[in-house]
Amino acid sequence: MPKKPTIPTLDDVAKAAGVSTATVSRCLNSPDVVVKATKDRVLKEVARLGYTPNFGARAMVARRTFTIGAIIPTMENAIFARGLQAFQEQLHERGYTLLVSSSSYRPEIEEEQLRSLVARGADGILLIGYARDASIYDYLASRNMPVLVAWAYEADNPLPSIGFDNRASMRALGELVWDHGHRRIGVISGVTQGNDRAQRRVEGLMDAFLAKGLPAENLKVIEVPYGIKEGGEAFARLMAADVPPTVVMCGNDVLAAGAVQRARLMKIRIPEGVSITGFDDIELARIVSPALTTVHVPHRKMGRASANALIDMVESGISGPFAPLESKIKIRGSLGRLSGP
Amino acid sequence: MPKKPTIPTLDDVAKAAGVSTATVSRCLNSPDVVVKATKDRVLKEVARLGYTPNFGARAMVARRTFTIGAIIPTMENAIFARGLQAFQEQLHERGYTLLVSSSSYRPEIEEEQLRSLVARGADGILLIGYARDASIYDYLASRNMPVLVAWAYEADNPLPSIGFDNRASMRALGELVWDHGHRRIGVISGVTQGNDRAQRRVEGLMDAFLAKGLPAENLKVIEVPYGIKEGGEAFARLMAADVPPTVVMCGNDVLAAGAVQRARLMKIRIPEGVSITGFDDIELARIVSPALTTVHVPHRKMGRASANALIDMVESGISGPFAPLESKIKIRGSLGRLSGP
DNA sequence: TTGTAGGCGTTATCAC
DNA sequence: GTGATAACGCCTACAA
Repeated sequence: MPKKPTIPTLDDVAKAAGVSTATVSRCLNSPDVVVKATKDRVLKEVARLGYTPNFGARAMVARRTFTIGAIIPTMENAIFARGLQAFQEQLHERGYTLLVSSSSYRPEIEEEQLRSLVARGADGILLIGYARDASIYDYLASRNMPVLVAWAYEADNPLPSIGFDNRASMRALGELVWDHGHRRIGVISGVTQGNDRAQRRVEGLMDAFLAKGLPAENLKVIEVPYGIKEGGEAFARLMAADVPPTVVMCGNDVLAAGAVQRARLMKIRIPEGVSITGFDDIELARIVSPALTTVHVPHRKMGRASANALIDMVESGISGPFAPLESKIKIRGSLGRLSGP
Repeated sequence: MPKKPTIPTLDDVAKAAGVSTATVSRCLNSPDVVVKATKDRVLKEVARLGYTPNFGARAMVARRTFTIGAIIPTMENAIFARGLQAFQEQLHERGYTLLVSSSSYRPEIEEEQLRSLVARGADGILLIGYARDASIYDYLASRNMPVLVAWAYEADNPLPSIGFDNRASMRALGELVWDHGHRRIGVISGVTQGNDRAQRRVEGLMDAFLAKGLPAENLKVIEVPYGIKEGGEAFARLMAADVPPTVVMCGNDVLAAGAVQRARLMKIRIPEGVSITGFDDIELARIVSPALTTVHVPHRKMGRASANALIDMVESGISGPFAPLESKIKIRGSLGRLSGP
């Protein structure tokens, strides 16, 4: 008979090789302590039966899983996808496995998945941004789960984090826009509720413009869900004002791409008719025409650095202090200079 | 003292509530069989201690995890991201959890992650495309692991799969291009090695054009890795020929977007100077200018359907027969009609 | 209705 | 070098 349809266990291998389970286990985990002859025999049986150690059983006794969990808002957003791919590659490099789940931006789902990751014995967890209920952090702390916040960095926040300063970055972009002569600003922000990255970006713009003395009524902010279509609609609304803005600054490149697309439909030239800026510098930013002036974020680097930082926390308990990653403004065709007032 | 830094177990809860572990377990798993008074007391302790059942231990005895594994080539590709998000949402809907990992298009990594999923007790597994070593399928079959192939559908392949017919879809697009009068065709394909989707798409074009009697030398195929830049470079190479093609058909929208971008740089107008087509109909397709003529693939629908099919396989062992999903050609500005010969 | 006890598959600590 | 054996945390007959 060919093969039993049952999953082989350590015991099956042991019987087949005529040794004890302990020996089989040793062959797999500390091969040098067992003599070659038996090792060969055992490993042959392992291969023949296609034995794979049961993860749960192993985790239970080892109290270690070499697994890192990550919860992201959605896989559909390129800025998470790229960084996460790098995160996972670096984890793999260092012998860890990644468990990802997405919360669809819903706190209650995030919490559920957090518990699931803990129950699954994750050695450490990566979370996006700071904003969540304090009870979550308490829960995590109570079972000393190493946690790293990524995609954001706030100097005054004690949580270990790898990211960049959303507020300062957006402020810098705001100042650049100001220097280009713009005095009527439209802003399309992502949803800020429960999303500290989006919040900080808007705050950064406030910082920039109000410090320069821009009257509040010259700064109009619209908040919409993430999406091309949503960006386009918000753009249309902003441009429908009696005195439309000369520049529309978007909370991310996807919203900006939507705005650019809509501008084309509305026969508004960029940057002659209106300037548009983005944030993130995903591939989209260079695909739209004209290309987006935006803030470049080192996503892959952030993913890799997060992996290393988190593993260090897990293995040696050392966390930080971390410095913010550098973001960089990319000036491209979508931002124009205003000559006269 | 506030809280012990140890993870609470069933036993801790039992002690705290003054009952046996069996009762605690029952409160959680079959609440109606235990009297209200004790249940309340137990559940209060569960909440107070923040108890979460250990996943590994539970899986070991239940032989069931309500977990579905998925291995995708990369998270950086929007076509997987979107479908996977829908897949995960539908799994969640039906009480399952998703474990994703990405193989970076490397078979040996895919195999490693497959074993990891099996070891973790996944109840079922989703794989992208058919192309992989037969030994993999044997391995999976030997422990009767339900497996569903997605993102592809081949009528003559017995493996359960949810997807669309890449070959037929691309053939249809090829015929449309032919009907637009094009007789010199450039093709930018993704890497076909180990990627049956890419292979089938090229074959579909062969089907279309050779059946029409197009001389083989009028059909030039270049194969490049997935990426905007790669698409652009391939485009430049195709257009550098003595007699450049009148249409460049790309294996996916990302390559096509790269081609469009490069065309702009080269001052070649689309579609007057050259036509370009894509495949997938991701958002990018409508962002580039002119918008891409492409094949629309119902990614979210595919993800949802895959989730349902896989869970059905897990729960009732019934798999299929499945019908291919419909793909649909989207005609947009990037494809032009050739008047004379 | 609740408690007792055995076993799920592994690893680690002992003896031998 | 190798083999018993005791955990690890949970569920579930079976008993009470």
